[in-house]
Amino acid sequence: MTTHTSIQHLNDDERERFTATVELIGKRWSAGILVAIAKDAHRFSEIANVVSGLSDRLLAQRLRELEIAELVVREVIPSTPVQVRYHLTESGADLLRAMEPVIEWGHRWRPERDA
Amino acid sequence: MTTHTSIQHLNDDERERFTATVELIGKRWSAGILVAIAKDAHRFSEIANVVSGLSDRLLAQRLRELEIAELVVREVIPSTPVQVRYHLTESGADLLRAMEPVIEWGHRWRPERDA
DNA sequence: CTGGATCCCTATCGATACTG
DNA sequence: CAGTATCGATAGGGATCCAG
Repeated sequence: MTTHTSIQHLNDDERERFTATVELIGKRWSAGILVAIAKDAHRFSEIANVVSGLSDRLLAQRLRELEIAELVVREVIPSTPVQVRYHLTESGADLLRAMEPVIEWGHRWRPERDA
Repeated sequence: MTTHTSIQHLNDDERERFTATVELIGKRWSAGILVAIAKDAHRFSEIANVVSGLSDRLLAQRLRELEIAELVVREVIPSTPVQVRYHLTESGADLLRAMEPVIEWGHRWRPERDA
């Protein structure tokens, strides 16, 4: 079993899983939704408010995809009315952590402006 | 000027640039193309051969997008016949380096099989 | 509040054929 | 070799309305 960490040495299988991961969270809104949840937006409407431009339909769809990918868990709280909360899974939180160098990359190469 | 590295502390502007980056390389084939170039496939046809399933049309389109994003440079060598070679820019290579933790994430959470 | 169902439009895709 | 042009099919997207 040989696993590689550097891009240059990826074998075909690793490359495919790498691109699959990137393409999953690269889908429109996915990354924004994950970041929103990480920033403590756990309710459906909270996420919708944080990620501007995102429609209810797409939010529901993306949440389902992220749940299937086991990056997010959906928790139903049987209160009245029923509450639904979304959380990052361990792997979801870990993926965001793994993406942090990309943020630094953005600071290095896409400085533009700073709010 | 306050820049943040952790996902939780991203401000709106940083979050948008982060998602824009992720969505760019998350477009279908983009990551695969970048990896192929990193792995020494510099000719158009070489890249097409390495990334299986990718059509000429999409390859040309993605290369243009990646060039516009300054992740890739197109070099035209005036030989006969003309040669065209694609290379990663500094920022492109740096972005791939920044993505390496995502590969490790794949090993941790998407082990499946190893070729 | 949290979505599902529909409608309709546009973007994107893959295949094929063609060119300097 | 390195693309471009065109086309028909499909997927993705926004808006709106509706429901538990």
